[in-house]
Amino acid sequence: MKIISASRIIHMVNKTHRELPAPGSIKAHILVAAKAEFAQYGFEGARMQRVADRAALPKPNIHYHFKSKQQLYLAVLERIIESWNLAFDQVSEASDPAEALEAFIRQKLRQAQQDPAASRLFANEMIQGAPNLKHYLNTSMRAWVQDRAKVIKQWMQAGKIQNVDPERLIFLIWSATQHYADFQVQALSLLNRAEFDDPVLTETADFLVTFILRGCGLAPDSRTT
Amino acid sequence: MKIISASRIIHMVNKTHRELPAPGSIKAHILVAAKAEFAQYGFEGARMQRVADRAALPKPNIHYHFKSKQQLYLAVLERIIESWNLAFDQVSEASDPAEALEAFIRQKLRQAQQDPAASRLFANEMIQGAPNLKHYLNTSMRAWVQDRAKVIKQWMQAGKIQNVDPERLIFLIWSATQHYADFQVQALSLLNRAEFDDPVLTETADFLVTFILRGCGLAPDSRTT
DNA sequence: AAAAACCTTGACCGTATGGTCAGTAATGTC
DNA sequence: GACATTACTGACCATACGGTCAAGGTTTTT
Repeated sequence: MKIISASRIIHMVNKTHRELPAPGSIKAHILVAAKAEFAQYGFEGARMQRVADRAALPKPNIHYHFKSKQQLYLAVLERIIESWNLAFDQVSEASDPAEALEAFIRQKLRQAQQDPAASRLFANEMIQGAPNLKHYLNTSMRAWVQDRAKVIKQWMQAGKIQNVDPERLIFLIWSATQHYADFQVQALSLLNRAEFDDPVLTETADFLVTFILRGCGLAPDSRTT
Repeated sequence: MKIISASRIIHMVNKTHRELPAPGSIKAHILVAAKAEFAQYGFEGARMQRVADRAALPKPNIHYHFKSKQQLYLAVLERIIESWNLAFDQVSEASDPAEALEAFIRQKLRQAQQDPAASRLFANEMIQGAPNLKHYLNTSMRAWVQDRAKVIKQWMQAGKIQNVDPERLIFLIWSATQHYADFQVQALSLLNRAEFDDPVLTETADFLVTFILRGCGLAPDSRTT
């Protein structure tokens, strides 16, 4: 894997005629590089020099925009959580369980495919015991899960789906989808595929939707009627 | 979390009367410390000094038994794979699908509870793209999975279980169980529990068994008859 | 066009890192 | 008990690390 990938935009910057890099775009550019580095090596294993190389910038440049490794890491983390929060869908008791669950699974899997680095960085943070996300876990994340859990419980009471522990169901969907990002090499080896492309995504999503819906007592047939 | 945990055995060693630490037991002791360190920080993030502290030994001692960080890491990895291979159960077409799957799920979950460090170290290795396990993934692991997949396919042909992609089913079981080790903080926060103790293990195992068996078209009721 | 603000950079700093080494102690073997 | 072997350790080394700085550009504001 090539780490140093010359960023044309950035290199042209030096040639007096800047491609007007919208305010903050260099910061965004650094954050992308940092996300990849932190995702692969974790906080302690990440190297500021490698972040700089990935961004095709001199190292002090990174420190100009983010005063420390820690602050850079937190900025990356915050950005990920933010983007995940945006994707939090609205589900209510009135929603069709099968449709809602299917949408949730497909969305999570697409996230795993499109930004595996984000998923891996989060995984690293969890593995270390969430030193920087304890608060998030115990507030926003918990609240969100409890909200969905409440809806799932209502579905159960209405007899729309089988009795299942809602929190564990959500956790299972997370694990089953995120694993395709975090353990991508393993998945690809096991499925004998070269990359996590759209066909693999579709097949995987179809499998997961069918399997999990059936686990919830929602036979796929009953959905087409 | 305390990193330095004085090992009584090791400290007594200096007091002329060695507790005859069976040949290789110091190596084993170091490997345990190293496993925890590598699991938490990954290879690049791990520090030899911290391994030494965890083992309550001077750093050069570690280098005496393992000539480099890389070699120590490989020794730990090898040990984990070995222990996982030992746990590879025997399943045949004649086995009862429900029983076999249940045993598999419970065993994997117990592993996650009893040695989360092993699971996390493996996760770190996967996240980095398995630089040291590519070969293992493409040989033993793949062979093992294909073996089980074959049995599952036979079950399907015999109408014993629903049609499901066997490889993806195995991957899902791995993800659903391993996640309780790797994302333990998240799971505990979400379930509002303090630790991953036996009650949590049992509840989780019961949930997973029921859910996954139902996903395979094996209603839990049909098993008691 | 001058001033202010912002951005970029090569050279550098103190410290932490993986690893070494010479010397010492304990143990095994005859 | 002598001697080789194995095990341990304080002090040390070269390098890599996160981070700084002064000097010089570039852009924006007035």
